[in-house]
Amino acid sequence: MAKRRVDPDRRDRIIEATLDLIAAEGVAGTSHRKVAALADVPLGSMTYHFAGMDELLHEAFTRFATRISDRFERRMNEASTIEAAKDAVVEMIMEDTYGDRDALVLTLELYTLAARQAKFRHLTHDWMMRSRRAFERYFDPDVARQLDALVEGLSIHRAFEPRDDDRELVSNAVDKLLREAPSQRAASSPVDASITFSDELHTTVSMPARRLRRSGG
Amino acid sequence: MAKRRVDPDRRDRIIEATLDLIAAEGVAGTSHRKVAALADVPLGSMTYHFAGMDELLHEAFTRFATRISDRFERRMNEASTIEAAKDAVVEMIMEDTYGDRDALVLTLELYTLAARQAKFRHLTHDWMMRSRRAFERYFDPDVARQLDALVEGLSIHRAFEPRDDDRELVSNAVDKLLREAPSQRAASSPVDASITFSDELHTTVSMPARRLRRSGG
DNA sequence: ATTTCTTTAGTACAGTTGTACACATGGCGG
DNA sequence: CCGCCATGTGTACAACTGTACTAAAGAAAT
Repeated sequence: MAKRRVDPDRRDRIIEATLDLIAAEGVAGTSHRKVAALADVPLGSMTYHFAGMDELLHEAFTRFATRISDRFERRMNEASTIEAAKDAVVEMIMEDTYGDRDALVLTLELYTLAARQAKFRHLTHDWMMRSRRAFERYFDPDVARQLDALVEGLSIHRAFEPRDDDRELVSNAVDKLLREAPSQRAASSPVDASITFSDELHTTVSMPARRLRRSGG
Repeated sequence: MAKRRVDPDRRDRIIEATLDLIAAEGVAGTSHRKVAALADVPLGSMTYHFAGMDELLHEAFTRFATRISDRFERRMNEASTIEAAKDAVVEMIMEDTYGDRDALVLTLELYTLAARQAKFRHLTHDWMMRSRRAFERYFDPDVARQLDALVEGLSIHRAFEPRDDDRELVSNAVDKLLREAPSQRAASSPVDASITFSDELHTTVSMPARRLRRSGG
């Protein structure tokens, strides 16, 4: 393979390789060397483009969460009626939810990381909020929250015990949650517009890590 | 500290220390050496009592899942009416669900491990089944499954966004799932009695690992 | 053309890991 | 009492880790 002297996609390729590796071997089994091998870059590129393992993980998970959220929002927005939205929810639980086994693993890995290290918690939080907002396009905020939880639970449980004949059960559960909105509580806090991932708050875009280290600021 | 020549609780202490360590630093950060230090046993004891890291993890998670399931079952069984059972469900979601942050982390770690390695999957599966059976004591099997998923989802989401003012929302969700049983589907598969953890299928009790290695049988 | 700087590459280092194994120790059956 | 053997211990080893650092190589600017 020819030497590529300038390779603008390097960073991207590294991030993608990282996600693949985490899906395959978990955060635990992910190392600079393995990622480098998978992305076909020398080991040195790792520390050049990313200040450390944590930054790499953070960026990889940001990309993953954004990707899933985008897909989720797109699907919800495609529906034009409440009935269509409801069908979309059932469909997502049934067919994939997290896309595939890789996505489930990545999701669980991210949750675990967030549960342990506060540093990663905002990623999970933003992600949760985005899907809830998507639900709120059609449903009452409280119902959106209930629905979000149901989707989460059913998806995880279905992943460990896949069944293809339980569409009725899933659909029925969604129906019941939608049937009537909670009456005692008013629709609280009519949130302000869209929430974007707070990516820009952290060691921002494509400023190579080494230069930062060298010049000291 | 005096040398203990015979220490019958060693294995137990090691397993407990392993759980503590996983909760604190994750499966990734768990090593023979750290566990040994925490349990106050020499490094050699690790390989003497357990054939390898996987066996240690497996036994630790078996104990954890059993403990959670026991608690869960006990709580459900304490209820004598459906109403009480429903209250118990709400209570569990609200107050702890997984007991504490440690338990949540352990749960997520186990899920992740199971999602990746088939070897650990039966643990998660048995666990899920036990809690579902507990629900089935009071509720229709399908509803039990829906409820189980709701509890899972709400617990996880609440862990990342703790609120104390959402009891009404939680209670309302449970109510809705209970309100009416699914009509089209008959109550399927009236499962046979209790399911116990299949612990005995794997490298059974307290036969020291080294002897197995040595004598080769 | 020569200097300046970003990017790429290779390698070295100190630390940690899982596991094996040789040795010590004491309880117990004979 | 002896000797066997389950149990407990310390250490060594090879493999792997994250990260830093020296060079080189080309791009951009002068």
